[in-house]
Amino acid sequence: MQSPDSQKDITIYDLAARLGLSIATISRALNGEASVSPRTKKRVFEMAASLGYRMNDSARMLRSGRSNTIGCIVPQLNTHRMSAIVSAMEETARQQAYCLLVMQSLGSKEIEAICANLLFNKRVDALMVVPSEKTAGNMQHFDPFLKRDIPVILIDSGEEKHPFVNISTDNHKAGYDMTRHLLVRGCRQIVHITSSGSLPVYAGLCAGYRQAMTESGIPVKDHHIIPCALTREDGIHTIRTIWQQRKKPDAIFAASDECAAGCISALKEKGICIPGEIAVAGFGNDPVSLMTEPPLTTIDYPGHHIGKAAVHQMMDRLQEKTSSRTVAAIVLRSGLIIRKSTLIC
Amino acid sequence: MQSPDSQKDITIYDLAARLGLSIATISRALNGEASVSPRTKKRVFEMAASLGYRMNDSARMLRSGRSNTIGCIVPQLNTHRMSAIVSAMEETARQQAYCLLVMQSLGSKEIEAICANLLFNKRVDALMVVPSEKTAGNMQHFDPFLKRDIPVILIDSGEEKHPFVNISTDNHKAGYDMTRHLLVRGCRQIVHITSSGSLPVYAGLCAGYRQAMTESGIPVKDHHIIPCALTREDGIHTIRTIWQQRKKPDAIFAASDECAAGCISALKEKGICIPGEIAVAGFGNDPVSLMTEPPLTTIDYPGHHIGKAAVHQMMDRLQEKTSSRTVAAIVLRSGLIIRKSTLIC
DNA sequence: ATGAAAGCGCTAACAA
DNA sequence: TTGTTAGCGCTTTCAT
Repeated sequence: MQSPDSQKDITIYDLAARLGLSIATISRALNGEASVSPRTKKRVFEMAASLGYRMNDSARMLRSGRSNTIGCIVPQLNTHRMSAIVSAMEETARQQAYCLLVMQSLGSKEIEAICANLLFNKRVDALMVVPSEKTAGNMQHFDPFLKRDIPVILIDSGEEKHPFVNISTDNHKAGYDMTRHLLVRGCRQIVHITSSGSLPVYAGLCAGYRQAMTESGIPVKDHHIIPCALTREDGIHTIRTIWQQRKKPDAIFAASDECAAGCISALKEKGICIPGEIAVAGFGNDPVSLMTEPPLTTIDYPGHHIGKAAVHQMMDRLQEKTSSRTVAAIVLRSGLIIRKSTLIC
Repeated sequence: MQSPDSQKDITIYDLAARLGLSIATISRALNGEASVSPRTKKRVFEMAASLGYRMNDSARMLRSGRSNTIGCIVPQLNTHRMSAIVSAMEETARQQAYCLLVMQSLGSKEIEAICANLLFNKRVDALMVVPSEKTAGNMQHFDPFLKRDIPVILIDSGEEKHPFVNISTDNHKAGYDMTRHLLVRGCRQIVHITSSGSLPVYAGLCAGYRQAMTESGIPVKDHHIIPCALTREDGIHTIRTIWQQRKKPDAIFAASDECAAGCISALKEKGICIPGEIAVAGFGNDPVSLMTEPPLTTIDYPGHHIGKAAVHQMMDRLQEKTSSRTVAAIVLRSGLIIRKSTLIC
């Protein structure tokens, strides 16, 4: 079972025996408790180092009930937005000696529930979730966390009724601002490509779009709001479909940069001038938004700040800081990034 | 300390008491052991469900010595290549009921060592590492894993001397093939933009480039190999620098798509025709490679397969499958993706 | 400032 | 097929 040269772990018992102390003192010294004399502490640390002692976290966890581990569930990891969030979470967590258990729900409510179960059993100290498309409103799989008073922090979940902390961006304002930006530049036939799912991010953008249009006295046409999966291919396909119709739009506002980039490709293929004949805007400030020709106007999604804020909020909760328990939501600002694709002269 | 409605956890003792069985039987039933009668199993599972029993993983971990957790250290999470690898790892791991503890070394050897320590103490069953630029050859911080016979799997670490399993792509061949591709299309002054760091991925590409050039009887000029950080900005800057010199290259082979995309931007800014006047190729098959104009020829980095292979190899090792212990390296193929940016007529 | 002792919830011999 | 029992390595009262 074990390879010949693998050795038994050094425990606090070994240290205690070698130093003629009790395991209690060793434990205290190792945890830096003030009640241990400096001399003893020094001896303990030196012996620990020389024997190569390693704390057994599972034992501590079992005893203390805390794991110094945060669970994290996202739909998928390999997108710009998600990896920005998770990257920031990990970095922030590590600085506080916390680890991040990352899982992907792959957009499935069932998998999300399985992940939540697994992470609950692993006794994570907190859970951060970017809900999948399918989760909407359905949060029972987090009940065990609630019951045990384990902080659950939701990212970009529009719901206010549930008892979790919600961290999100002001997507409504972003959608509104972007639409205003296009309107101010003279666009009137503004097509909004949104998600066919029900994620609050997209709902917010869309609501902002609607409000800006309505405020400007321009009726929102149903066929100007196009739901899809927001991929590059969807962008290409959408443009091709639209261009088969009589009336062409003078602006496209897509809820993802990839999709907007696809639009740009398809438009250029048709020889249509951007932004001369049509303005194009995206969402997310994805690296691709810098690569399009012309560069893409977009909305800066502050994924890094979101991840950081989530972990900070969680730490506050775990340390029961001032009224952290009363925080219901944190909303981060996401500004416009104006580039050439909408700079109509 | 606890909120009023938080309850004590249900343990196997509770189940045992309610059912008039011993904790051993409960444990066996819960673990699906064959020695427990179907009737008893059913009763146990029903009672567990009705009381909301949750296995305490830390207790099991402490007792069994296994954590069903894999540690993973990457330089950073928010790049296309890394998130592809980690995403695949997580998905593959979850299917085997394993969790992934993800940490970022941020390219620092010190942080990498800290992460390794933390993960060791957390008693991960295996460790997967994409070494940072600075780690090269210096692997002592993984010694504790070796000593305890915990599988360590390195990704894209060119080193063969250490005792870990190494999973990588055939970068030498990829670099060779790409250079051949350019040569066959008539290019002679081929500039290779590589990493200023010492990562084997880039060393492999560069070596392949050198070999192809030499084989074709074209001496490799030192100033044709340009080291940088491979960002978009580096690409732009490199082109601007090169274009101040007398002799212009007829091809650019950059070791990252972002960098190649930067090159394309800078070249178009100068009114240079791609691929007419100069061919451009990248590496990684990053989403941006589809967004450039013209689309970028690149090398497909099979991040997904790497992550999957890493976990599979690890599972084999943990289950001591056939000769899994004798595997020293797994090399995956990474083919060329030819697009318009090098299609010289 | 230090020690003794009681578990945390589970697994795995060994018994029956 | 089920039960008894002894820990896994640590934290944490309660004594001293």
